[in-house]
Amino acid sequence: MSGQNGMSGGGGEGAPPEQLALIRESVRKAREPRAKPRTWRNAALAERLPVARVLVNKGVLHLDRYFDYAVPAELDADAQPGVRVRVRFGAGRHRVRDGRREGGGLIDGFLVERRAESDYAGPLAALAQVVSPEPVLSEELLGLTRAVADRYAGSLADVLQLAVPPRSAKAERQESPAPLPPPPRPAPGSWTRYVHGPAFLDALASGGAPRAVWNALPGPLWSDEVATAVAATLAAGRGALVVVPDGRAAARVDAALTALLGTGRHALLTADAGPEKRYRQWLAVRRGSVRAVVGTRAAMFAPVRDLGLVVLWDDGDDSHSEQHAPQPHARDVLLLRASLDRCAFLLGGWSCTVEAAQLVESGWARPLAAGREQVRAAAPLVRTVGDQELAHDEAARAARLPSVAWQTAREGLRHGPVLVQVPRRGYVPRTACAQCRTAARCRHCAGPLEAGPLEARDGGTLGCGWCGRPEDDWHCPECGARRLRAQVVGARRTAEELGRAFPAVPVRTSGREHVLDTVPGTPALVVSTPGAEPVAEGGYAAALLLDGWAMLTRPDLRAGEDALRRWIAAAALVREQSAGGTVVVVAEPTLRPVQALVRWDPVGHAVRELAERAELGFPPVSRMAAVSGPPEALAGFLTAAGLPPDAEVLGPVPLPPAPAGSPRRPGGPPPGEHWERALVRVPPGSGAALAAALKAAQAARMARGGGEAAVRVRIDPPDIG
DNA sequence: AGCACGCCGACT
DNA sequence: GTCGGCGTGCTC
Repeated sequence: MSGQNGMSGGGGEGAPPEQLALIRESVRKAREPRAKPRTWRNAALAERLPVARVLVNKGVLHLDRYFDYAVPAELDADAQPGVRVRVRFGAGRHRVRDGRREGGGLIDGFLVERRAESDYAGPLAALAQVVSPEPVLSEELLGLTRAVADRYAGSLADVLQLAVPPRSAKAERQESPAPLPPPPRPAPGSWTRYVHGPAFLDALASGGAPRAVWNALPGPLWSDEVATAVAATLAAGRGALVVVPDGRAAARVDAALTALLGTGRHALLTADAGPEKRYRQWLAVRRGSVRAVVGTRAAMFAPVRDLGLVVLWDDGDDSHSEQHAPQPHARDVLLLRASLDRCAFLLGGWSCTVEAAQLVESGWARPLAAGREQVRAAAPLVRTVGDQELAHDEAARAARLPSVAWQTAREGLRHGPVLVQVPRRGYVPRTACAQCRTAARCRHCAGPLEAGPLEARDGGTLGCGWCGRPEDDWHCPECGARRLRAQVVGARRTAEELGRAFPAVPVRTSGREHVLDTVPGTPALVVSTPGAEPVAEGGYAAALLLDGWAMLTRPDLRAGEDALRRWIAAAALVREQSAGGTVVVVAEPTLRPVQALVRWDPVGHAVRELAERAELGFPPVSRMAAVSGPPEALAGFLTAAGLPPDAEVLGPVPLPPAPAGSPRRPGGPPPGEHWERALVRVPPGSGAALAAALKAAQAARMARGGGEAAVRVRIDPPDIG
């Protein structure tokens, strides 16, 4: 291709387009017996950079690349990189009508780049329309979404749908306010409680890019500390982004930011604002009039100008996993942002995920934690109630509540509210040793053992949930016992009984449907499911964490980490030990997560889990992908996919059929269809190759035609047993 | 997914 | 010769 198209336009029938058409015709002459319609005929093109590279907004993988279009002169000014456009797209006869070429229907897209020439051999169609001159897709955002799409074997269009909100013309017309000047550098405040806290703030305030995994002390100060880190970044003239799991946490950080910075310097991006308001706030961020953002996971793509800091709070919360394809996790998105934008990174929580521990272990981030004395002083006293105690506890058997819990509640209620944490229904454990409650795992691939449909008790038909191998001679690797258990307890009623036992005390409940934000500091029983615990004014006097074993034997790789995280989230709302704060956890004191709670050492727990995962070949040390679909389609996909040589395929195993009438789970089989799932795992370092191979295989499959049944690919599935 | 192109058999 | 079957491949 020469540069002659760059010279074209203006004169309509000028020579350059004519020549171009001739060149093209000669290239394709074998297949073009008749004269090809010459696209650019009569169309006056932009004089400079007449080619627009466009991403068409279709989530299909085999269209996951750019297409070139000609820029008509009248769209030249508006057709800038980043704007939304509409183009004709679709195969077929390209008719010439009124001198214009028409292909398929109009379709939305983003203009990604203006170029002097195209490397496409055929004639170009013209941009049909610039939807609006607002450049919504910046180079940074394009780079980020591209990286996320690659990482998750998804299409760029899908990720862009998550990253760029739908347009509202009204919101676009409004001017965004002028930005406020950077705030003064904040005082370190309670960051002084952490060994490297003030140093971290110093680095932020001087425009550096420190990366930290922050193990926050229990109590309510975390949101102030997040706000202080944001303020330090703003003081250095850079922007900041905070992602939290839910609206309640967002409101707390928002309040802390308002207290520190006033209004006008930050935006709160949450799901409950209407589309127009959301777009208006998003635009204010993109236009640079607001430099700091706090929000839930959709805010992870917020187009903050000159990003200096990303913060993620409580990365173990599963609401950080995006529900829409390709289901990226906020932690990974913010990791990518920190790397691409070379900005600071703060991953905080009261607990610690294995992934967070890995960031420290690999040297990518540094630990930001308080000294042991600080931790001990801030944490409540934790007591455990194990099986043996329960067995010898008459009261426990009669009232289904251990005496220690009774006493603790009674004593606590004299000084303030008492929190009772009850597992939610649906926490059905799979199998565990009947004696020591170690989770039963496959001896071949270490997947979770599942009992057959009717033999939940005696382990008659045991099989691996990952590789499907049967297990007929199971014995516990820890204690040698041969009996398994899979039991479910109606925990909620226990809490109700507790309420009846203290008739003079008000009972409040907080759960799925009705979540309380705060409760007063007066004596009350507050019954809550994990994640819905209200904050108590002045802190709870005590907390009871019931049915701990049920949380621990969940069929999930994260059961231990998750139980610990939920216990700590509840216990962090309890007063410190010196103020009488006490926590009772009903779980075996010998278990690792229980010990970690007693010692208040979530980081140590995560580090040990990480070592174990590395040994067993589990994520996040290994990278995993789940591939599911009808058996033949799945088998065909796996053989056709050029998986990396070090990839290991586990399974496939049958997926449980979708329960009739229930809402269809994303990734699950359509009702009435039999699906299977295989897991593909690769060692550290091959994750990108795995994603690329799966994406290519998926694209090839789609391009081959719609005849074949759908196969679903999910990188880093959150729910592997 | 659409939709046109192309290479086969039946028809005016 | 020409119309139209659907199998295959492309979409700037």
